[in-house]
Amino acid sequence: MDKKYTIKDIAKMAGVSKGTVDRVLHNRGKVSPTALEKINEVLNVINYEPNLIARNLKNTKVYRICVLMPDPEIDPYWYPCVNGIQDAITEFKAYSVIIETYFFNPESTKSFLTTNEKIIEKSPDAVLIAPLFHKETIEIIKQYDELEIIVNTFNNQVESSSIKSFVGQDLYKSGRVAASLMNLILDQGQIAIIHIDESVKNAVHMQEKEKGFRNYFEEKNLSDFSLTTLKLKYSNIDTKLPVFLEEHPDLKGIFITTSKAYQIASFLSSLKDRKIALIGYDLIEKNVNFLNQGLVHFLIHQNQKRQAYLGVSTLVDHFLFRKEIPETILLPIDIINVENASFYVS
Amino acid sequence: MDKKYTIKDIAKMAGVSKGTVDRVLHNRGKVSPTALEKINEVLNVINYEPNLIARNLKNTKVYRICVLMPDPEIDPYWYPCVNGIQDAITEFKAYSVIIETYFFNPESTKSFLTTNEKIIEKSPDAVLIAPLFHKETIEIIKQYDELEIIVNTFNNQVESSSIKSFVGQDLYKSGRVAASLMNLILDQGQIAIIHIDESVKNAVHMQEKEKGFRNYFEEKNLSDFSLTTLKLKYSNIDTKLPVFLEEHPDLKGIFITTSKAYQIASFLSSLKDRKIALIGYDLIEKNVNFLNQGLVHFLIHQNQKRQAYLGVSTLVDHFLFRKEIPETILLPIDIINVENASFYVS
DNA sequence: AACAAAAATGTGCTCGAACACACTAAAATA
DNA sequence: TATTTTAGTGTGTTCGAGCACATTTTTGTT
Repeated sequence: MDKKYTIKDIAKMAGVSKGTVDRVLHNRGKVSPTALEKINEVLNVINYEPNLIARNLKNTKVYRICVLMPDPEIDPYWYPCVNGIQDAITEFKAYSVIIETYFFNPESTKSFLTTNEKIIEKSPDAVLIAPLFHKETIEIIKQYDELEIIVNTFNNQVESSSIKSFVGQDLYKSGRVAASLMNLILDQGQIAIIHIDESVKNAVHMQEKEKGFRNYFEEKNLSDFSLTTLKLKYSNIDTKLPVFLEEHPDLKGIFITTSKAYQIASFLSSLKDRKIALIGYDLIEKNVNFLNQGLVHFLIHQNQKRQAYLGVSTLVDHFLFRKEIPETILLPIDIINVENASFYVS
Repeated sequence: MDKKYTIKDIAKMAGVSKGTVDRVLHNRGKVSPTALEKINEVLNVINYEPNLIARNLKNTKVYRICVLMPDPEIDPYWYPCVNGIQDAITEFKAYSVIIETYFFNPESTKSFLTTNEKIIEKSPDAVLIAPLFHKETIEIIKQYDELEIIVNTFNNQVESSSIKSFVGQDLYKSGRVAASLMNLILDQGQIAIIHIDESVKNAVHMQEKEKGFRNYFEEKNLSDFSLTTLKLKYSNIDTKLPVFLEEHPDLKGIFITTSKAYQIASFLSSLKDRKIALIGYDLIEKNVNFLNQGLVHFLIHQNQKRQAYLGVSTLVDHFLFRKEIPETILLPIDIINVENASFYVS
């Protein structure tokens, strides 16, 4: 029961050499029926687990994993991912794995493509990509496929048979979660779905969330509510938002589909007379501040840090420990309010 | 940058033998100042990380970790823990670690003590205990301390300098989270805090949650609410609960401090005329069913599975990879409603 | 029966860290 | 000066899996 058996043990028990046992274990053939039976008999009795440590020692190959993601200096949404990858680097630094991060400008498809070429030059064994640009992603995935480089994705889902794995969240469902919370805060009134983003790259993201949000209200037949959509950019919040608020005097709640809830909260904090419920995404510092002030009611945690970490660690587990790469990992949709926020920020 | 250096590499670079490098790396002395300097020079330039795989291969010691926890057959609350431990067993089966689980009867301190003796007989290297019984735990911890067996705890917190680690949740805060949600569902009215448990062993648990729950309402000066506490057992729900409901006609919400929310929900489902908000703990099947039916509004996820998994895995990491055992791991207080529940059950 | 070909089996080396042990050279003692 | 002590250094083995290669056994062919 207790003992960890080795190939040598099995060989001795079956009365053969370890070479023969090895051939049986790996189906390498060249084994007589007699030997096969003897070894299988032993294998049926004991529970042999190859020692992963010894197996890996022999493998001197250094695996290279490249991560391609937006520059967090340009969009701070991505900072947690860097931490997640750093965690993975720390955890696996003692193994024969090299993990490298490459940033691209999230506003520029060209930057995405050129940074990508840099990675290809390094001829990695696998890449983890945040595939912000759908069309361009499909292109580069073809290249990786030809070079037999494994492609994992995170944060944004892109359908392709060449992609081994996706780590992310069910955005539609997260919209529903936001809706269910909004429905709890409010009895009736107008609700705005606000998309704040500098570019169109997140369009699919935001739309999925909106769909989920709207679907919840439709499904429940909540006719006391009316939903409106508003698209904003950072540069025009101060002009467009006041107009919108004036046009919608009965506005009771706002669902912000990006991590920019703080921009709305910041504006609303100057309005003393209106009480508007805010639900947004992501535990970035500014959002958490407004959560603590009571201006933001709920945040939905997308856990980018863990997304990035898992994206890398599944690859490492695959290379080092021959674990299967799960096709999709959907992280839970964490509901955050002022009371439990502290346990999630890290 | 890329290359993973080995002791042999360092030896060659410094012009010494690997034995000398080894002595420097482990401060084993018997090294001349000249050699020391040469080696340190090399070490300063390159970034040496000992290969954990090779290091562990040499170590033939089989570590034994024993888990002491209540029998889930008696209290199903503990089933997820078994799964968490099973996960750990699966993950580490290829390493020189033996993980064994021992169940005790959660209603019997004697069972706790005798099962514990069985573990001591096995002379493990570490134990993970769910220390349900405070006094008895303090006693047995002394024994472990003398035998130099590492003690980790989970689920229940016991203060002792001999305990290396605790994995659990901040119960007080989880009570506050429940309160904040209740406050969102209700505007005013009576709220009951119900403790359902067969024995007194969970008293501290339940009290902490109640404290947090009450503290929230006090702190916010929510005078439109009145809080009442009720203690129940499974055997007297059907008699005591109807009486209680009759005595409290304005009861609008119930906070159940244990995982037995389904018992209340089950009873309330027969009452058509009263709408009472329910908040409870734990994603056990029966609770999730009532969540889906809309009878339970929120569940707080204590994530026992992960508690148990982490309790074991930190020990394995300690033995195998010399990682430090974190003193306390507080898991996040996950807020679950019908929309996000599916992502947490496993 | 003699030999070649093929099949089956066993041997031995590698990976990197760790440590026991053997060895050399310099310092201390007789 | 001869001999012991000790500080310093290097060598060699171990761990278990994996695989190349050597060796043995069996089968097939003339």
